[in-house]
Amino acid sequence: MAVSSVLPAAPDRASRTEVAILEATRELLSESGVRHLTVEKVAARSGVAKTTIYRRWRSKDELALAVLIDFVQSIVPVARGEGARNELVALLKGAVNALGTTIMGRVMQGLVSELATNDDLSQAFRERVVALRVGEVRKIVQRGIERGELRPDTDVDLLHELLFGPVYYRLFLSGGALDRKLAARIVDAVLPTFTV
Amino acid sequence: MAVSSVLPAAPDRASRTEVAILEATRELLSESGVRHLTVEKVAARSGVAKTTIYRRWRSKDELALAVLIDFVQSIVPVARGEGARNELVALLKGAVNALGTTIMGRVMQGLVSELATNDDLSQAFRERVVALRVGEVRKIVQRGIERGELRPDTDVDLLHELLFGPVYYRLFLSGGALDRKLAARIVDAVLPTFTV
DNA sequence: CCAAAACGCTACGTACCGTATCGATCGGCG
DNA sequence: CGCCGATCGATACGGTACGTAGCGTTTTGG
Repeated sequence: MAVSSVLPAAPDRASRTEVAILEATRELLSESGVRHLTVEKVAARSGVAKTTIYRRWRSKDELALAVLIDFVQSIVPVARGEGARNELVALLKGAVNALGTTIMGRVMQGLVSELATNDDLSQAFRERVVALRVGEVRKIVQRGIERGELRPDTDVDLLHELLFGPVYYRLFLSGGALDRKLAARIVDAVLPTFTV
Repeated sequence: MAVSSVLPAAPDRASRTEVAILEATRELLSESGVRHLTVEKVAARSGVAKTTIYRRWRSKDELALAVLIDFVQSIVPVARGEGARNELVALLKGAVNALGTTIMGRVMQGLVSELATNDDLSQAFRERVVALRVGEVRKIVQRGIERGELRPDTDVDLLHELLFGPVYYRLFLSGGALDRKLAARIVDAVLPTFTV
């Protein structure tokens, strides 16, 4: 039988350890943020010795970075839809949903302060999250321009900030809900400026 | 001579103590951010006993928030200008400038994670910072509607999020510069949707 | 089966937290 | 002027978490 190719193979100890540490870190981050994250709690939660964690990551900042990278892997590309408006709504809806209904929102809340003082962390976030989303917006805009929907001089970077900024503003500061209507409302408020 | 009405009167001990603490906190915040702020460093820098600090603020987060609120209150008032567009640009420019050129940006970066998990802190921030700015936007919008510039059904809360969201997005995540042109670019990108 | 690698466990020294205690200092008030 | 309450400085303390070191134990792979 091809079981070993269908089910994940029994992981070796090193892999099990790493998975357990990252999983415990995710849980603790979503519960109380990076501020209250401690290596000793991660050790207790994961059933791993504290020293084992320090053998893999030099500090809890690098551990948080690993969790962030893990999240990025699960970010899905955007489906091609009927019109730039709907495509942008779908893209933004994905972000709103991820931040509002998964622990990614809590993790982001916990990590954001670290991004300010940790250059490695902020660089990784910009390269693997921000750049990714700017790229998606760029693809959508390009198609919108070709279809004659959007203005050829559309500023992709600015549009990206106008779309995602309010989402994170709610998550971090204003405390507003990340509900299903938010994405469409933001897109419909911003897009007319860039429409032909 | 009217010296006592020109120069500040000699403050009593309580006032001197509080000023020294807040000043030392400001200095330390601007040097290394909230992340590396410790009560014991504030005590050493200000020449005040650690216990004296704890008699006034229950934690270093409340201390940092006190400094933040101090800044916000000296920034918010908006001049009445010629047209909603210019008034909004002025308002947003004030925020951009404060976040970009003073320690307020650093303080915000350090506090934002705590805002997610500390209810007292987030409530205080929403009441004393967010609500203040929403109110300013509301005043401007009201005048804009009366002058026939803006649509009567303008969503003030949404407009506020669309304006300030991208600013904080740069500060927290994208790492973009908080330059002088940013405020006008955001306003000009968002406002057409709400213009008659 | 046996070395090498990875891990668990315990024990440090350091830093900072937040609190308690007590003597010293300041400030208003008779 | 002198007193008394309020405030402050100094010190000590228990507690948490950091990051490192030493050593015995388990797992892995040749």
